[in-house]
Amino acid sequence: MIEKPPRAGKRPTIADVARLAGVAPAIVSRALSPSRRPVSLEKKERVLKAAAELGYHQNPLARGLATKSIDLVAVIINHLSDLSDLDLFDPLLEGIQSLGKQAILIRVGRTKRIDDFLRNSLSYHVHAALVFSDFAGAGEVRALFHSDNVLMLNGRFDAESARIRIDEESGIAELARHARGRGVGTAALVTGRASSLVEEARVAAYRTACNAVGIRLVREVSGDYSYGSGREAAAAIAGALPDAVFCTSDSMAMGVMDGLGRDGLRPPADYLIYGFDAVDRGNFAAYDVSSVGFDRTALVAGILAYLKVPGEFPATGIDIPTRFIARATG
Amino acid sequence: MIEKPPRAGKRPTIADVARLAGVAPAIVSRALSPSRRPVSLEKKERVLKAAAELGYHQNPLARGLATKSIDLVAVIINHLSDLSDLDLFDPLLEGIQSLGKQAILIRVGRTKRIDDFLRNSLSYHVHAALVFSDFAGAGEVRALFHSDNVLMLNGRFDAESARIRIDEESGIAELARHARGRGVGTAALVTGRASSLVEEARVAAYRTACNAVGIRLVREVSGDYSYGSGREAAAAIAGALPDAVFCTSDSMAMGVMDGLGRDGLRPPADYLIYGFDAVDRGNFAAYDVSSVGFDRTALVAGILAYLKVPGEFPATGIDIPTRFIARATG
DNA sequence: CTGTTAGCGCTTTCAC
DNA sequence: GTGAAAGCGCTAACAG
Repeated sequence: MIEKPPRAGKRPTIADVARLAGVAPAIVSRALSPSRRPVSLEKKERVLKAAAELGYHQNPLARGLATKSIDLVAVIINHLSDLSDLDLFDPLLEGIQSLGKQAILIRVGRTKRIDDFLRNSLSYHVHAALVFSDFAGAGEVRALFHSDNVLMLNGRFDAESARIRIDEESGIAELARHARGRGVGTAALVTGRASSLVEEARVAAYRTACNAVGIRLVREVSGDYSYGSGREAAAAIAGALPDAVFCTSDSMAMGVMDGLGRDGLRPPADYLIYGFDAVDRGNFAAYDVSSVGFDRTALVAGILAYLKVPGEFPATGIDIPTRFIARATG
Repeated sequence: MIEKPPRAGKRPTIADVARLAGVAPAIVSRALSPSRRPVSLEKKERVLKAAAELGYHQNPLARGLATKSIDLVAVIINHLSDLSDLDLFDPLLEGIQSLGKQAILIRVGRTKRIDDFLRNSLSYHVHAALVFSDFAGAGEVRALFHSDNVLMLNGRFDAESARIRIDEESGIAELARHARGRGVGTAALVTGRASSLVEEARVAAYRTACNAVGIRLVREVSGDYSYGSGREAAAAIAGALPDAVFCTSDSMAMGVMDGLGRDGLRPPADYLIYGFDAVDRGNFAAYDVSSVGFDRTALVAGILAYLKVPGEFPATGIDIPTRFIARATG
């Protein structure tokens, strides 16, 4: 890296490159632009050579100010634990970076007055926002980000918003059929945060699916997706254990298993248990819980396609199907 | 929110506020600056009122261009799984946001030519970089970020760099003493990525500590921190099981437990096992593995103190001690 | 295709 | 304490 900026201590600017290449600054701008803009091949080469010689690098702040856009993608989550689905978020992050953009992580958690927080910050100017958090609806988010490039992944979309929806019903129906096939007649349902739209729909899907195959939901216990709340749920269920326990997260299913395990009850001998999410078994092989999941690769591909050309995204959004994954517990 | 920008469709600028308040743009800039700058109280109030009326919000790009700085903190990790320590990263992220800054997540993973990647991006202009990844040394990172505000958390610091060091030796020594106290004479060590400086030091600490208390390390098996590699390690160890197994991560310890469990071997009856990290037991209560950990709160506090006033950070860095946490397995 | 000219919105001299 | 003016580095519009 042999770079000697013309002015000591300062990074070379487009003007420096122009001077060295013997062209106008605008030509440099065009020559270096990723999109094809009218520049003669000869000058373009001179510019490229001069830029390399000077070690020129574009100043994204200046470009952003001029173009009113910036290669930043806001990833909006409730809580860092939302990222724990590594099979989804790690490739997503890598994909965002490979698009030449960067991810700015916004954790809305218990932050009050998110609007004030955002409006003075860079996030207000992001290229696009990926909304995993359900803190706000599509309209609010668009206003919050001063951008129409908002991809709703939280179920809270409106007619104008781009969206990817995980079709949980398909997988849940499959799960119910499977359970029924194994002779399940009664079941308990352990649910997550009631305030979430996604959870609401998920619970409704369980009810519908059970109904459809003739499984009686004899008990509903509310948790918060966590392992701990699963253990508590186990205590509530243990007295009158149904044929199966359905949990709206894998973590809760593991908690229930450990909770019931203390009474000597083990699946699949004593009851069947089903989780939801189908987390990678790497760290949880000891549980090996049957679950419902979706194709992470498809979701990441959809998101990246959106980021590449938001305008060409299907107006009706994209649906990613889920499917039942049979493991040891049910 | 009753805001009517003077020019339709455009956000109000500092000039708009100045006009409405009847002062010069420069006055508005000063009045709105967080640092105390000379403005008469009367005008300051007029400006504040006008800004509120217009719903004015500063454009961070323009400010960044003028001041050559930006309220962005780069968090540099190898892989998203580095964030799985939620007790550390969730408060950290929240703290960064509460400082009015935002976190830009840079995953260096297998990205080649990180320098090119960074130099044209906003991250080049961040306020500070928190380096958890060990992809580069302090000097390289400073060059990469065009900033001296680099906080090394990966052990790869130099004389000039700010750093926080997790003192793993203290906890590991305590662990060894504890094991010895429980009659451990021989042990196997299951290690992580050999390429990491932190891991290298960790392994050395185990060797030293065992030596000091008279535990003989009869076997070393290398893994990659993952649960899966723990299971593989179990296979290698099972033939001649020592009194104890030390693992340089909790995940590997769990893998070893499950692996040996298949042969009917269970801690603490058949052997003792110790992990490292002391991850929150929430999702892993079934294992309840003894481990070594540190005070996450102290680390976050240290990092935030750095971000607040990088200049006042202790020149010698900060040390966070670790300690042994006894649980069921050892 | 090319170069000149205006900005983008803010901060910062520097005279007053 | 105040305001005019000069940038920060880049892109877009407009003549050539």
